[in-house]
Amino acid sequence: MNRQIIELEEDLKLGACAADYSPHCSNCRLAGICLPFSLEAKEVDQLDSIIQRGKPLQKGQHLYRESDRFESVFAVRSGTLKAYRTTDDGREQVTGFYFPGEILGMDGIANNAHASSARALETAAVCEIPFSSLEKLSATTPHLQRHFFQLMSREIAEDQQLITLLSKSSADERVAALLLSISARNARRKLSASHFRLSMSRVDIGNYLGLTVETVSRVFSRMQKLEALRVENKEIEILDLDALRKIADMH
Amino acid sequence: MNRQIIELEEDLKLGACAADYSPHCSNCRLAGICLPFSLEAKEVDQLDSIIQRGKPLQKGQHLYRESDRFESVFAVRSGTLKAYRTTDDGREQVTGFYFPGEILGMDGIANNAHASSARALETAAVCEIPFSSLEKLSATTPHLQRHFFQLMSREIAEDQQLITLLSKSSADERVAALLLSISARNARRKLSASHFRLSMSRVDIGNYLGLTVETVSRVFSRMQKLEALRVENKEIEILDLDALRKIADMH
DNA sequence: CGAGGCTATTGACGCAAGTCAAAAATCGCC
DNA sequence: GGCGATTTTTGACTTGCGTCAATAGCCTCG
Repeated sequence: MNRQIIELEEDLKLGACAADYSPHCSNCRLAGICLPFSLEAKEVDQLDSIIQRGKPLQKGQHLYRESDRFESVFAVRSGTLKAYRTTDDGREQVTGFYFPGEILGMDGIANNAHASSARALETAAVCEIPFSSLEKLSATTPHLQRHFFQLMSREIAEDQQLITLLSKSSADERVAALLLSISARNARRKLSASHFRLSMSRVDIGNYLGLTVETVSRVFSRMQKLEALRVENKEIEILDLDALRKIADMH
Repeated sequence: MNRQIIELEEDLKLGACAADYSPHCSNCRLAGICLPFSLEAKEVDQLDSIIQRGKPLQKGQHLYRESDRFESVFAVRSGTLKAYRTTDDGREQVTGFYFPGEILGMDGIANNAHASSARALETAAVCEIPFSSLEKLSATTPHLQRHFFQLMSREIAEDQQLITLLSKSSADERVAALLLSISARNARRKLSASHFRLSMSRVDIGNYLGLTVETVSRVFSRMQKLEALRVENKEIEILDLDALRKIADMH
């Protein structure tokens, strides 16, 4: 059962953090894709020294809320978070999902207040990086400054991709694109690219992609009928990657 | 005629740049909203010294193209530019419009290659800011580093707003939101918030908002019938700001 | 100033996705 | 392990926007 694979991953995570609430960047298995990326050992230690590690977030718990005072950005250590904004009329808009090794909270820098809220989709651990320390350290660590500029730039580029997706694509294209994105991000973490568990609900997926739950559900059914996908609850198996890619950028 | 107002603005711009191809930040009327914002006089001079000013772009001319090597970000001095991406199947997606005082090109930092193309919608002048110099200067000028972080963060937050718009809103809401955005940005530059000339075509507007030209045109007609707007070709007059606001965040 | 080519507007029609509704599956909790 | 709440699926119907098509206005260049 693939459930075993999943639980193995959880174990790994827990092994790395539950057992030790103050791990270090230098022995974090995510160092290669997270903030320390491209820093030298000494620099990693300096970065490490400004990072704060709190206790894990429970499912549903908020990491920060819209218009909270902005003080830190966060790196996901385990679990998944979603970022969302609340529109004036009270509806939600999911603006992103964040997986281990990814940084969130950067949209708060502009106004010293978070522009979105972030909540855990499952038990999650994060590293808190106080922004004022990060700024100071960046000024003396060119690699870090550059990397952080790059991270922000990537966030911009990714948002633009989502804009394109929302602006142009059919329901099938949108869902396919999201699945491919999750698959690629799993691969980056050396996890299965074809077999994974969706930590977010269909509602969240629909919300993120600008679709209703019903439509998301229908798309999954359709893709299963095409034998491109196997969906079993939250477990997803990509059966035909090429078919999915074709759907994703089919006009 | 409002045409006079517009031409007066053009004159001002041309007066400031055509006459002198190497103006300085310190006497640029956009300094208050552009990169020099919040820098001290000495710092402004340092920034000034790394900025390159080329000759104006003609309408339709590219500032950079997708996948061009990334070397600089750009500040708009006069005119308007649009940024857009080309999807795999060759279609365009406009990702933003840039007005005087605004910075573009930051999406290229992540991969050392521009993630979008930028072209002038009318004759435009830009300041080129070589990124490597900006990085170096940032490291020694905390104000500048911070401000640039903030600019990137704002870009992220704005993209997220567009995502929400595309994901949730009706055609009328989208168009109203764009008009309000342009109006607000004009106000920031001390220009009329209620009376302006659209430098982009209906096609570009539709593309940006994820709508067809026909729909944009119909929305304009509808808003005119409601007496919220007066549209005469590219000239726009906002007759009823409140009505427009109501449309913009009406569900 | 008039011909040709864009750009914009308007109308008629179809379809993809939304809405409403109800059943089925799953989750969470005692 | 079973009951209620939540999530997901499926179906029938509606609708806003896209598509196609035709006309009108505007811009430019000889």
